[in-house]
Amino acid sequence: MANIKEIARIAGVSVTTVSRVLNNHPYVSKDKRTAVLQTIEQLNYTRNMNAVHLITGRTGAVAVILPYINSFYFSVVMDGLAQAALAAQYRLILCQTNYVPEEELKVLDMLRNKEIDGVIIVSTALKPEVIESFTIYGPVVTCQNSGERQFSSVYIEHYAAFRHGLEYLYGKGHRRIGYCEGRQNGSSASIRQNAFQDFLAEKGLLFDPEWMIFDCMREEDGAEVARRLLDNPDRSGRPEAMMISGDHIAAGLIIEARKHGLKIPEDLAVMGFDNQPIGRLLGITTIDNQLYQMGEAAFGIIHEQINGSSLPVTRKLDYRIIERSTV
Amino acid sequence: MANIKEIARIAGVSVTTVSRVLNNHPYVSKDKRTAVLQTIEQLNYTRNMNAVHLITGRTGAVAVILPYINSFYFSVVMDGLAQAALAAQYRLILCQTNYVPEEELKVLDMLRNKEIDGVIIVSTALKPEVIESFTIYGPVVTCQNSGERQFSSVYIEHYAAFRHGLEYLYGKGHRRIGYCEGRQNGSSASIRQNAFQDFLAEKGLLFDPEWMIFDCMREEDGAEVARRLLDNPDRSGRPEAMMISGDHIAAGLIIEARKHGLKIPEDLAVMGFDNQPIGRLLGITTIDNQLYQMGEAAFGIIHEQINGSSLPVTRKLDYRIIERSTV
DNA sequence: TTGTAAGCGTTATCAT
DNA sequence: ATGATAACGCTTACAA
Repeated sequence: MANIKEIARIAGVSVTTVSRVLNNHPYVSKDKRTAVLQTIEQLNYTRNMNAVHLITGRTGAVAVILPYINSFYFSVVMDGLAQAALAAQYRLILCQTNYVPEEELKVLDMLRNKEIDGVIIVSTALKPEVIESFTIYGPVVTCQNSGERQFSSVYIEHYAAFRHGLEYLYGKGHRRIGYCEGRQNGSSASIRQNAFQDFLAEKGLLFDPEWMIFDCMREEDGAEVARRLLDNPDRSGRPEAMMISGDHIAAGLIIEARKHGLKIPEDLAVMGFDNQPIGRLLGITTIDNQLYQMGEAAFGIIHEQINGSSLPVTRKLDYRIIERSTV
Repeated sequence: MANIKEIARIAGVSVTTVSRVLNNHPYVSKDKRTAVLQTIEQLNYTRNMNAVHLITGRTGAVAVILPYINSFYFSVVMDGLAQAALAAQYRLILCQTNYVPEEELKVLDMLRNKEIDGVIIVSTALKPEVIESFTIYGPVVTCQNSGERQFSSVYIEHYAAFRHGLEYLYGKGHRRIGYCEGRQNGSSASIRQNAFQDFLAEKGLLFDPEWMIFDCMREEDGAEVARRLLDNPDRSGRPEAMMISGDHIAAGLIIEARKHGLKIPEDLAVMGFDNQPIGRLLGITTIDNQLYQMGEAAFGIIHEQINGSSLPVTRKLDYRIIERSTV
């Protein structure tokens, strides 16, 4: 494969001149420029980017850490990231880590290795202090509140958003409230759990551990919850309302509940989370949490940080309740 | 930042020895090895991978071309790819191209540039001959039948699968059959369209262009189709059955149709495609097309090709009809 | 405007 | 078992 030296030789110029042409630098005469371009064309030459990366210390690539791509939440964030990266001519390395800390550390090591210019952490099993310890090697942006830690983040206030949703249910007269969540130990999941428990405590509402259900990942899990709740024939032994993390779970619950003749919201009110298309279809009242914008913003921040500004940035995104017909 | 030379100097050995330790080569005495490892630890050293990439001509990265990640189809394929890549210690560069040919060409150019070791094309706007022209730079695998073209592919037979589904509807006695599709010009979409039209022609069934509906991307589009069909008050002016590409579209159609009092499948039979969780939830009869396996297989092939075997490979995946309750 | 030459940080080759 | 030294292919002072 041809290299810059060969181009220089054949075009009858120096390698510097070829490099200048390659990088659109000024101070190249028209003659030489066309000579170089012609030779490049003739030999079907392209730069070996690894050499460029080595000498410049940059790669134009950013790694994205997330547990699994095949979920509404993460694929929307990824969409936002990808569109922003495309516009900025950056490459995104998708690192699906299944929340395995060793794999996540390998990705952060790529920053030390100079394989990438920055890391975006959408969701992680790593502790903030571990993440912070890698910021000396390059910019890191997380999609969870970094608190006092010295790295950038863009986030939605899950605590406030969730409480807001619960207030909404409360305002509609509901007092016996249940709660569905995905992984119990997800970092935003535990924030939501706190919001839920704090809310019940403050309002003096009944807290029934049976009504707090974890590991709801798929539509079918929501249906399972409906069946479990309906096992109790006594209506007053069931919640009047459910706060559900993930509209697809809410959809599963609603569809199964209706199969059993329950009226939504009369017999059971349902509040979703994430504002997914399926929620719109079923008329689920939900909380929009700007996932696409989160991806866009995260990339925007890392892009700024790569190009100089080294102070950690924190960006808080809005959420809003979308009133439909299930509450 | 420390480099290999400095490690060598401080550990009192040559750079070659350090390199040997780094790469777990034999023929290094225990003493020197520990000396090197200690110095590495002390100076918190890691290799600059760009130098490694330059000299070895490999990067351990593979690019993935797809139009948008935020869809069931692509995120499941991506999941399969990502799990396989993780297991093989490879990096995946996610190139969301929106079907813009220029962007897709840029990705293929990364192969010329030596930035990546291979390209996996899940779906593209590029013509097969264009893709073929890049195979001289490195392995390329597509998720569409490559036909006679000289590059590898792993695919499901959309034509056969779709016809099989249509036969199934026919077998259940349905004669007036409609069809919903995503982008009209997607490569597998046009194969499915051919299957549909060929089937109607061969069976001598009525072909009503009004019953062939494109651009159904989201759940809500399915609902819109239901409303459009119901506009016709004359039952015999409506299809008896719909073949629908994408269970989420089928879900939208079914939910909306039921709202209007239609019984599924009595008043309208619905056959889905993709075997999505929402289809399971709603009991949609559908066709499973092994998307996760497709991703896994695509990575497996590119991995083989990168490590030697240069003959194009073609792998055909099975599909199967999942009988539920909407037909 | 152009060219020479010194890096960038590795691995590979070939001695010893 | 170990080490000099030559690549790898580019950018960038610095000189002219």
